[in-house]
Amino acid sequence: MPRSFLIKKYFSSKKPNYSELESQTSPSSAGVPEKYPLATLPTGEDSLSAGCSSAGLVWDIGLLPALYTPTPATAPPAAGPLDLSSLQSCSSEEDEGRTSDPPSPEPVEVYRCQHCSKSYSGAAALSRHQLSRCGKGKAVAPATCPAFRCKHCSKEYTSLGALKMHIRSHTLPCVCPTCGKAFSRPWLLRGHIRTHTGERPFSCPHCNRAFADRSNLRAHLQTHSEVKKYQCPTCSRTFSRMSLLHKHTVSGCCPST
DNA sequence: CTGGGGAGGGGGCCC
DNA sequence: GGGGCCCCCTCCCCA
Repeated sequence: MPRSFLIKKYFSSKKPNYSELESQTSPSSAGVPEKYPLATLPTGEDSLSAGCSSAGLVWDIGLLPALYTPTPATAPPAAGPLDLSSLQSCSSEEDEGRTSDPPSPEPVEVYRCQHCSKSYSGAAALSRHQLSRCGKGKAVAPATCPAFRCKHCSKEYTSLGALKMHIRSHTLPCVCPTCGKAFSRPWLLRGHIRTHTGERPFSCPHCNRAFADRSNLRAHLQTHSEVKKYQCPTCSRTFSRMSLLHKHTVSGCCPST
């Protein structure tokens, strides 16, 4: 859905690279996430790549195990991180924040640095402390020492900003005036509203089909590509989506994987 | 069963 | 520091 409504964005300084949507057939430019290293498929299947630059970019299902590594439902309660849950006296998560009001700052009462035990009355103060002083002096790597833990799900973050962003997924402060559905971010709501208005700003240059969400258009564009992005290493079949490839393997084509 | 669309979520970057 | 926006991912449902 619409993570991308603001069409005006097209003209913003931030280059959207929408041309890549079309050239998605050349995923090399498609911004493939690093965690999915492009398969250096020994495409002896050059037939696959015939006339399509994407062949070499077809993803290797051999990566799937890593990609589908189940994440623990609940992060192990690390000893170090400050557990804000014990510090916050908010309302229950059920009804909390279910308003259309802009997200309010987390009602945190006390912030304590896990590294030096200094206490701060404000999150910003703690954040500044950790960024400027504590982390520096003690060579504490933020990545290895998450300091902010979500009170709702025990997820941990190294920055307050990230935690706040995450918490919004629990509080869902953005509510649809039409149906009352709540969302964590304004743009998610805007995209949802499109489902009510039927607005579809993203159209496919190949078939003129329109989508309300750029991500969905991107996925759709894959269907126009002969060689899809995700390839089964066993049967060389390609799929437009990772999920399809996964289904394919799970269903037994490639039992070895 | 497969392919594809709809919808929603998370993290990161930029302003 | 916060908000806006983008990209990528995933789940669900339907043909």
